[in-house]
Amino acid sequence: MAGRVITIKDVAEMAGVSKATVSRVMNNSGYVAAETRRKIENIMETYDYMPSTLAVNLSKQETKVVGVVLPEIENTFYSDILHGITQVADELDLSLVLFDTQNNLEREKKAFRVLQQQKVRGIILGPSVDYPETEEGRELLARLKEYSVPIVIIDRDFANMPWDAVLYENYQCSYQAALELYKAGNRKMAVITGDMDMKISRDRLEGFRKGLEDCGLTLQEEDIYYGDFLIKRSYELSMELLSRKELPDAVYTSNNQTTLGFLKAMNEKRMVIGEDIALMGNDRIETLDILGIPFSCVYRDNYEMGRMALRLLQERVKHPKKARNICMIPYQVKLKGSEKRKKK
Amino acid sequence: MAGRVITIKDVAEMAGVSKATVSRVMNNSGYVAAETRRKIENIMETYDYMPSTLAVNLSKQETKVVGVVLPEIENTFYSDILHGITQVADELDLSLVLFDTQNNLEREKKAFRVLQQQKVRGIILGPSVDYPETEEGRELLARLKEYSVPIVIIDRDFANMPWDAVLYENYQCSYQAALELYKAGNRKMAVITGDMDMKISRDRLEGFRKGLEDCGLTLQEEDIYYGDFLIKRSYELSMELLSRKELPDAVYTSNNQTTLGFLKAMNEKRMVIGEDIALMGNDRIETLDILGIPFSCVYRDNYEMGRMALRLLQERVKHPKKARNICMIPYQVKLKGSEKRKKK
DNA sequence: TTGAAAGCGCTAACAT
DNA sequence: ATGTTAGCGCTTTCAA
Repeated sequence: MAGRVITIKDVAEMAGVSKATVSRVMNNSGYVAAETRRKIENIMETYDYMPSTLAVNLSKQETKVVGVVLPEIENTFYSDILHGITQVADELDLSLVLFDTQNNLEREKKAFRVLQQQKVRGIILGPSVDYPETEEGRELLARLKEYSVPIVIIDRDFANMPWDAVLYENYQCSYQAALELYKAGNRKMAVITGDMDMKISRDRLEGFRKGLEDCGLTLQEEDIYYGDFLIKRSYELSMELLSRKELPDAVYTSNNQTTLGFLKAMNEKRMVIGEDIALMGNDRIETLDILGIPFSCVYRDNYEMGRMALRLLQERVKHPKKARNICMIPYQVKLKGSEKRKKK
Repeated sequence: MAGRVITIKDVAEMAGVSKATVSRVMNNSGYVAAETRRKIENIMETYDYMPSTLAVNLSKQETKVVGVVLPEIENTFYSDILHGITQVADELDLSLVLFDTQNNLEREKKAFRVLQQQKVRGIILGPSVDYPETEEGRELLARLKEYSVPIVIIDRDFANMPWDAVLYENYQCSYQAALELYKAGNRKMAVITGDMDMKISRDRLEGFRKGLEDCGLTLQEEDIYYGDFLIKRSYELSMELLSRKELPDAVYTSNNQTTLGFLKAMNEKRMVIGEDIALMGNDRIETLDILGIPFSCVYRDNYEMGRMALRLLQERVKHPKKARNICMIPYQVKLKGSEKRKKK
């Protein structure tokens, strides 16, 4: 590390060989006499020689870099995914270039531009929006499709999504959520949804609705609170919901943020989960488990989602022509206090 | 994006000029006739030309990349910091290469090696260990000191730390924590510490001890539970603590993980914060606020820590010779339910 | 105002 | 088994 940086040329000169030979020992390519190899390796060792990634990249016209584009890393859902990605990246000796788009399409575009210029191996993308929903989104989608770099989509599926992906059975798990609430004795249910501009939100709502129907119930329009996956909006809606004369037996929240928004309202109303009302959420919230709060949920292993995403990408890089891979992460159910409320 | 990738050479030929001229219009360097410029810009636009970052980097012998090396991004403390970093990176048009070392020195070394080969602008580092504490750590520290790339340390200060840094007044805030607990009527205090191999842990313990002393109290050795900043160990220690015949009035936990470990034990023991025992922690835990759990803490703004770190780095890049910058993030105090317990 | 040419540090095809 | 040479796509003197 000390002193000037040594280049391949320096090593070659010191060893009295050509750059090509040095290159050969570095890459284990072609023939090199055992003795020559040892001499060169010695010199590299002594001077702590490190080949310039910049030069290697340009020369090979490829990098060992994967782009990671996520919509909100401060959300534990995504930071757990990112954690999974970093672990596999370490195993595969890949570097990660990270972009946090904050659900902003412009920033997502910028991320793609930068990554494209860098010749990354591939991109793991948690889309900021449901592309087919807006003109701008469709435009970006069209460009991305032309783009030859492998892409793996995380979590946010959308209509006619063309890439490999790691997804979650939103419809089925919501269906299951409805069944579980019913089995626990609840009859009147309400939902706080995510952004209806996203397929995953619609899937969750429809799955839940269908679940209720198959239990002989009907989800009333006035029991649907249309949110946006964010805590603030969910809190507002929950305050409304909790102000009704007639409370529902149970509430189904669409992700960790909507759940937290609901809990915030519950706290403000001095109401207690599992007593005044039952709660079933999407996503686990570790802190609630730790506190022993009676909170039921359907969820998946986010860390594993991240790991899987990078594995799929790797797979795609190796076999560009293979059929498309959609990995459905299994959902799990955790039940706690979802029985029909005891107080009236 | 479609079709083949266009290079500077192609643009030059199409415009009937030399590569140098094209380069000039891209970089706004040197003179270019207005008309020539327009023609070239037109062509770039039409063919969606994007200069290859790989080539630019090699040619300029520099990148627009910052390395981010963090010990545990799945911890909200670090993901909030990372969030701050990503925002400033976007503002400054820098790319981030992320490494999650999982508190593993070997992985930290590997991260440095990779970053060094990439000629990054600088590195933001949350050290995995307290370097001066181990032989290996001292070795790495020595190498890093020779290393000419700017480094900014986040959070984990250590003895004779030589770089710019964004830190936190561990001693003072712990001192304050002790005072607040005392003011709230508590007299018998216990502490669950972090890893004593880290200066920040020692500072927190000593600050707390001094705070108590200045209140005329003495922190007994049997009231100190030596943990490691992780939830698991804290939980075990807390179970021990809560099994004592004589409970302390209040407990001071050293970070968000130790706090959670303590809460887990409380839950298991069916004890209630603020009733059976008062709790004062380091770091906020948003979920607890939302739930209205009476949890006091001293904390800082992690997002701002991240922003500040990248700003310091930028500053250093611009002024390599300037005096060292240590930014002390102010701590804040949130009080809730830290009064001496009501039950006996 | 523009072009020619060397160079950034490495790889890889082709010779020897 | 090793060297020569021509790139990779850009920047940057130096000339013109």
